[in-house]
Amino acid sequence: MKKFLDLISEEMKQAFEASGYDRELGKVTLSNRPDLCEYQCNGAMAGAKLYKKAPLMIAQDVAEKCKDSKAFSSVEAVPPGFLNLKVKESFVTDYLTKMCHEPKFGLEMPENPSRIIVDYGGPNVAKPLHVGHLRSAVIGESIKRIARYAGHDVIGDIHLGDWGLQMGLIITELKERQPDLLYFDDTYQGDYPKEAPFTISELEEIYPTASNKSKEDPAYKERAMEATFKLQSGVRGYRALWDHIISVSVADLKKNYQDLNVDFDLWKGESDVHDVIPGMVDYMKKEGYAYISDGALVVDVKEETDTKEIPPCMILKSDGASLYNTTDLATIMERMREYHPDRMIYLTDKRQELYFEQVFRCARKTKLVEPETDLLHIGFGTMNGKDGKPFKTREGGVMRLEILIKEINDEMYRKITDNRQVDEEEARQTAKVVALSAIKYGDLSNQASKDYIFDIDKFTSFEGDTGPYILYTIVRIKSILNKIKEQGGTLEGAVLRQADSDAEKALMLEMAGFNAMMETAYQESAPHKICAYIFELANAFNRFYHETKIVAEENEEKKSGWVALLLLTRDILETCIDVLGFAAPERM
RNA sequence: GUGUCCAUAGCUCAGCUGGAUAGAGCAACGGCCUUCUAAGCCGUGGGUCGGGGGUUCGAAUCCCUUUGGGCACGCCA
Repeated sequence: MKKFLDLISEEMKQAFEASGYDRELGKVTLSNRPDLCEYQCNGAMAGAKLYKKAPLMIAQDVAEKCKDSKAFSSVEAVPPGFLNLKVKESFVTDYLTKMCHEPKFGLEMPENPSRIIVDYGGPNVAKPLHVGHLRSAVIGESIKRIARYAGHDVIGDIHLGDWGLQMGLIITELKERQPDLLYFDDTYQGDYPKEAPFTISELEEIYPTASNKSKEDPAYKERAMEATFKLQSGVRGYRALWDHIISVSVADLKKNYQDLNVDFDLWKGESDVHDVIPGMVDYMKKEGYAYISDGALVVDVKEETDTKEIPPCMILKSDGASLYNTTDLATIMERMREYHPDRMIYLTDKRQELYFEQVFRCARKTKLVEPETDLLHIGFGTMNGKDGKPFKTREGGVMRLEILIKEINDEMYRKITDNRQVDEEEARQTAKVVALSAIKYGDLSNQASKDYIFDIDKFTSFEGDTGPYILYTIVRIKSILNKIKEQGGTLEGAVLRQADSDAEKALMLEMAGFNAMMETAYQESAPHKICAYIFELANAFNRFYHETKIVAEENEEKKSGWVALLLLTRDILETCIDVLGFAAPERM
């Protein structure tokens, strides 16, 4: 169904047209003077020059034509030429009633849904998730859900880092510790054990150890590179070990991402494209795209309109080994072959902007993608601590994601059990749900591209513009609805009524803006707009809540109208937080 | 050096395809709980929108310039 603003703009455009002015001047926007009006139209001022006429006169002409409007209860022309608009209560009520009956509150679905691959998460296997992985997961998950809600066919891919030197390092360190393992016996022909010869916690300790050793000991590094090479050339024992590393690590990753309410449709990684790299490289050479420069194989990606020097995209290092670019390009090629997406979205730190520019240009130039395939990099800013510097533990190290989440969960639990009697198990569960909302809302309410301050104190204080405030509002609504049911009332068949207070009308107008907001959030890949919207909506509801005694209302028709209003408010809020990637508890 | 992003209240941030008195939250101060959860609601104070030019009837928003920061600039990812 049409967006609310478009509907009332249409009325205004007709009025402009009827007065002999360009109808496009009739665009209506939200009022920036809520004390004066609900909506406004500035078209008269834009038209003043065009028609060589005082803007106020134009506005007056138009206002005159709005007298019998279906939508407006009042249209005022005020100096210097604003049109101040108020909407009829019945008009909003009708609109909301329609929203209730349409799927997705009447959000218009695309005629031709796009297939979109969202590439986010991007953890390295065998390295525990740390806070640096949080933003990609949280923002990516929301971008994925927004696109899906907007009606597109969306595939989320974690794109594991599972094929580089890091794997060689782990294997080398394992060999140092357990040289007698079957996997290192070149003559062994039989099957390898199903059980991995290490646990996840050992694995997590092995990598940093190996990484440090390789920095200090060139011979060790040499062995690691050799191990990497052997793995990539398919040595059986190494492959079997690699399988173990992957399965142990992936199991752990799945658990961690599940705790974040983040899930991926595809668990692909760099290793998946290993076999297609030689073919791709040959193709690029044969077609004349790639040439040798300083020993490395590169593709030029300069364009005439560039304002800066764009270095060529490197395909192979001078030692012939593949690198990040190689696997990313091969992944693009494979995705086109397997899924044929219309769009690929990458979520990474914004420092990789130039890198993705190169890769995308290269993919386009070498025709790995269709000319119309949309490649988009969404670069997000750094998560800083309170001091404005990259987030660290108190000791100055990188904080593990698990630890961070646990800290916030615990703080939340303290808060919930403070001064009241709560069931231990329920409190733990609620704490987790609320803590997640705090973390995610705290991140998503900022523009993704900007750095932001991750302030544990702020996020655990849970006042004002926070996830818990949103959840609290939802819980309040649920609580009233439960109360009504307890008292033998019914929620079935509730029908919206016209607002009879300003607060109620404001709440209704806020909800009428849902689909415009969601459409913008999709187009701009902007979860923070959803956050801003639900904060406003929650505010509008809390104001209404404060001045309205719903349960005690004796006029049944009135009460039923409010029930309908409550249900719609709850549903919109819960839809929005679901799209953001978190949920509300029943009580808190 | 080149490019790019940023600079708005004490702090953290919105607002940026130009419109009226620049908005929130936190912090400060003052009200509101025998009545649906006070994690709430209402109110007060607080800003030369980094500086300077320009375009415009009108600029936080567009253009130029300047200052101060962040980041990136071929064999890492």
